[in-house]
Amino acid sequence: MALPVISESISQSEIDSMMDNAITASQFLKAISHEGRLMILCYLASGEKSVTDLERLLSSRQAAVSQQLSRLRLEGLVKARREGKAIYYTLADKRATRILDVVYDIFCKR
Amino acid sequence: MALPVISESISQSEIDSMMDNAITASQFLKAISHEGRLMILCYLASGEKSVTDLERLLSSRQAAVSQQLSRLRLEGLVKARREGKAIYYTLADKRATRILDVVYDIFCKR
DNA sequence: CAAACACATTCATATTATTTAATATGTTCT
DNA sequence: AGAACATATTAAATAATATGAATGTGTTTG
Repeated sequence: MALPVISESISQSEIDSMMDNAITASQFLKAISHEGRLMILCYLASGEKSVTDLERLLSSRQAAVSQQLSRLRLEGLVKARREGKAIYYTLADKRATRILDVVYDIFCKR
Repeated sequence: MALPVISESISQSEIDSMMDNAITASQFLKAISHEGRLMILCYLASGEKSVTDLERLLSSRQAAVSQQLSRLRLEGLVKARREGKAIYYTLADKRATRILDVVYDIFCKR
C-alpha cells in the first residue's frame, strides 16, 4: 500500500517530476529486464562469481556473458574485481537486490 | 532476504527451471519498463481512469496512449470497461502492484 | 618471452520496441 | 441517418537491443 493517490487536480510540475522518476525507473528496469541478466543477478545474490562460473550457469559463450556483464556494470548494478586471471563480480546496488527479492517471490516460488 | 543461495553444484535441470522463471519474469518486467507505461500504471493505482484522463497525464496523443494501453492489456496488467463513449481502465494484476510499490519506494521518495 | 588462459571490446547483422501518421470502430446526440 | 466524440488498429519509419564472429588486453606459467 505504498503508492500514493494522485488526484485529478495534479499540477503540471508534479506530473513533470513524476515523469522524471518514471524515466529513471524505466531505465533501471530495462537493465534488469533480460533473462540472462536476471539469471546473473540472481546468482550473484549468493555471492561473488567469476565470469567462468556465470558462463556455466547460462550455458552461453564467454563473449555473450561478458556483454551482459558490461551492461550491468554500465548501469552500476554490479562491480568487478580482478584476482589473478579471473574477474569476480558482485552485486553493487541495493536497489537491484530489493527488486530481485520481489521478482523472485512472484515468479520463482511454486 | 528472500533470495536463495544457489550452490556451485546446482543441477542442469534446476538451472533450466530457473531460466524458465527468468524468461517469464523478464517478459513481465519488459512490459512495465517504459516511462509511459509506468506512469499509467502508477496513476491507475489511484483507481479507474479513462483514456482521456491518461492523455492529460502523459501529455501525449490519443493514439500513443492507446498503444501503451494495448500493450498493457495484452500482458494482462490492466483491464478495460466501456461506459458510454468512454473506456475506463483499471489495474488487473496484483503482481504489477507489488512491483510498482517497491519501484515507487525506490525512485519516487525524496 | 612465448603460449595459454580468462575476460573484454568491436563490428556487423538481426530482432524487437517505439513513434508517428493515417484510418477505422463504436457510441451518443440531434 | 449524420455529425461529433472517444478510443482502437494498422502500417511505415526509426531507434534501441540482442546476437554472433572476430579480435584485443591483461595475467600467469613454463
